[in-house]
Amino acid sequence: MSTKKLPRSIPINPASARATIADVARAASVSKATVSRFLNHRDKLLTKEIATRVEVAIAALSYSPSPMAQALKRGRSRLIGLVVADVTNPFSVAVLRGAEKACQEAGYLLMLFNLGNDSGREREAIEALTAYQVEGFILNTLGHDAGAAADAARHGKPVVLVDRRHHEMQADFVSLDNAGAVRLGLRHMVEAGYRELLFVSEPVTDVSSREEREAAFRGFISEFSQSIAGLQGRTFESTGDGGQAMDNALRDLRKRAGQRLSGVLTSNAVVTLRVVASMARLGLRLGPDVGLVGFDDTEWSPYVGPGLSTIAQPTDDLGRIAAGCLIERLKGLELPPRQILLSGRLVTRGSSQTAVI
Amino acid sequence: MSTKKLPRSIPINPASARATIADVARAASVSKATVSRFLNHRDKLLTKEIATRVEVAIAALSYSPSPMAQALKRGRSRLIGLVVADVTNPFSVAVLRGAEKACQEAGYLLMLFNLGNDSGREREAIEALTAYQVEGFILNTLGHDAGAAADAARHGKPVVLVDRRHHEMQADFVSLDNAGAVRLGLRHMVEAGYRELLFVSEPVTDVSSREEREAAFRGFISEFSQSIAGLQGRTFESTGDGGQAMDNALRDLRKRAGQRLSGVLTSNAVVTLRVVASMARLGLRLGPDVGLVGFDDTEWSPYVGPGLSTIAQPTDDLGRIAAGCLIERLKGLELPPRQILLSGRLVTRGSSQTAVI
DNA sequence: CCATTCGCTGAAACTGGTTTCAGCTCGGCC
DNA sequence: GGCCGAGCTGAAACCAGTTTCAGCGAATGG
Repeated sequence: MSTKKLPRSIPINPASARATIADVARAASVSKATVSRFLNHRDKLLTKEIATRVEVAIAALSYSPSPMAQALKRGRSRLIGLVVADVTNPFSVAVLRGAEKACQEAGYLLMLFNLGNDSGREREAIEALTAYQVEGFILNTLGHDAGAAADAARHGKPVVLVDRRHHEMQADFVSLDNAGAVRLGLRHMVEAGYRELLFVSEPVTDVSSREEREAAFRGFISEFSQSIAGLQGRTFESTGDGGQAMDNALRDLRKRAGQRLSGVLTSNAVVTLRVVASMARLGLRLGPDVGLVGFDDTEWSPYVGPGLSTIAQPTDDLGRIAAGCLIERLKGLELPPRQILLSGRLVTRGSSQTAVI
Repeated sequence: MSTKKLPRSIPINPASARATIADVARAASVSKATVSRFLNHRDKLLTKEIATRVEVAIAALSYSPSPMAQALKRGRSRLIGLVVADVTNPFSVAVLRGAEKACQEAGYLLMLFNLGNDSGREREAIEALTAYQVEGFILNTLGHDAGAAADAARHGKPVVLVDRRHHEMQADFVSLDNAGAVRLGLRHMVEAGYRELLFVSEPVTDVSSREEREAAFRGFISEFSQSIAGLQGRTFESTGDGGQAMDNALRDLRKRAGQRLSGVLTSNAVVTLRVVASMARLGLRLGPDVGLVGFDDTEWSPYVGPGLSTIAQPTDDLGRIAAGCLIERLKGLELPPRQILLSGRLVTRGSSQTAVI
């Protein structure tokens, strides 16, 4: 008793489900094509009378097209993929915030993928995001696997790199002017009287922003070690183990300094806290005993010890501009890859004052 | 010279584009249906011989199905929508982190929508996310617009509320045990000797976690004001303007306290910093002059002043469990709405010590 | 030995849109 | 009046999958 295949022509779908373009077409007694044209071309090609009929139907059914279906046909999804090295890093979050805002304003939605500092998942992230047809990428990744990012570019999707550059790869790059920022910090420390300096960073390997900051540190020291009496500097990589190594590094620093004042420049907020912790363990005072200037001005910087002197990054702008670059590309802008460097701002507080107030 | 409509039967697509199911079917000399069955049912229904042929073809073309197309047909997208009141709030970020992890492990991707503390956009967020066919929601929203969330539920999508409850709405709810946590903090403050207490919170209206904490505070005070000599308490809402109001509140607190010790309990990290800032302006010492215990144990808590005593929330677990609940529902679990409360942990530091060490 | 059932496969319909192409109507022009 | 082109609309193909349904061969049952 097989029921004959019904033409199934008019599947009036229940009010519960979202209205589809077919529903609208039926309601306006036009074809799907016409409705689609109304939505996409609007002005051209449509009789006023039909246009209003469609408009009314759309309003009546409170119809809005399915981005999924659109993505499928057009290949464009109004989605942007954001890959972040580590969401717990305040810098990443700040960038995220700025990017998210800019994207929303431009009608894009963000798909987030967090690497949790696991570089192995970089390729995974990009593949997952590509599968969802994201139109472009904002990458703030570890950079160990430059190939993964290159993949994305090869798929023809625009890519913007934030904070971490992949040298092999031609893509827009948005970042702090690290060299300038380091000079800003160091000049301040020298003026404040610190002479034996230590640059503390997370492991530098392959993370361009760390490399650049370290290089700028070394550059500054070698440039001025002649002209500024007693100026010396070393670097130290902190891994975040128990803190033993950090403690030793600080002790060494003080020993080397002798009569001179010793100061530390840290490469991000995470390391800053490690230094602060270590100083607390060693019973050293921030400022008089060891000066401290750190990258990233956080909301808590003013209240740690005598206040932490910092180099503030325009994180919100970085995120906004990164998203902006990407969106320009998506709109069809053809340009050789750009580098956009924003400058940091020095915020001086007690941790770089030699005298206790 | 109209070219006859070609059958266009075998559009061999260039290697550049991702392989489609049709490509695989052709390569294995089977139909699309068979490939689809291989992917979705695998074991049932397929000859070993054909199965391996398909398997080989898939491997050869490194094919992976388009989630977009799958979503369109199945109505399921393997996407979860996360709406966050404010990404700058460390609590939100921590939850985000936990949720993201759990989702990834279950093969879901997160679509993020940040409200930026703008309650008006709650409905917008849910609509945008619904349009992308997210399968469910994790909401950590302002709650002003409970209707929006209810919308989602009405669409039949499961919803999990984190930290902020919408009373009207039947949904899983994951949160800190606020009442218990407040008691934990207050008991400690009383034991430490503080008697004139102040609860400082962001505006309480409609945010359930704030309401609950405030209620617990009042409850504790009225419960013990008889038995504990001199115990008194008030509440204060901080809006984050210049800080005048905050300063005055602290001055009043000290005045009311007289000979007794005064202490502050803050409802989250943001307010904690406001209190710390205000104390700095007033030249008060954390601990001896005014005791402080605050919700949210952040990485910087140990280093602000003499160290901040805090009530640590298991943020990572909150996020993980929220995502877990959602995923269970998506797998078809039918259950009345659950409430999952996790308890806080008290971390005592200098800010709740009356004596300077 | 034929009928039924079962297991497996492929053609085609369907998801919700966009786009191509063909057709229809009307106007202008010769 | 007939022809041509322009303007507007609809039918159908298409995106990349899933699912239904029908068909086919083999196996089983009577």
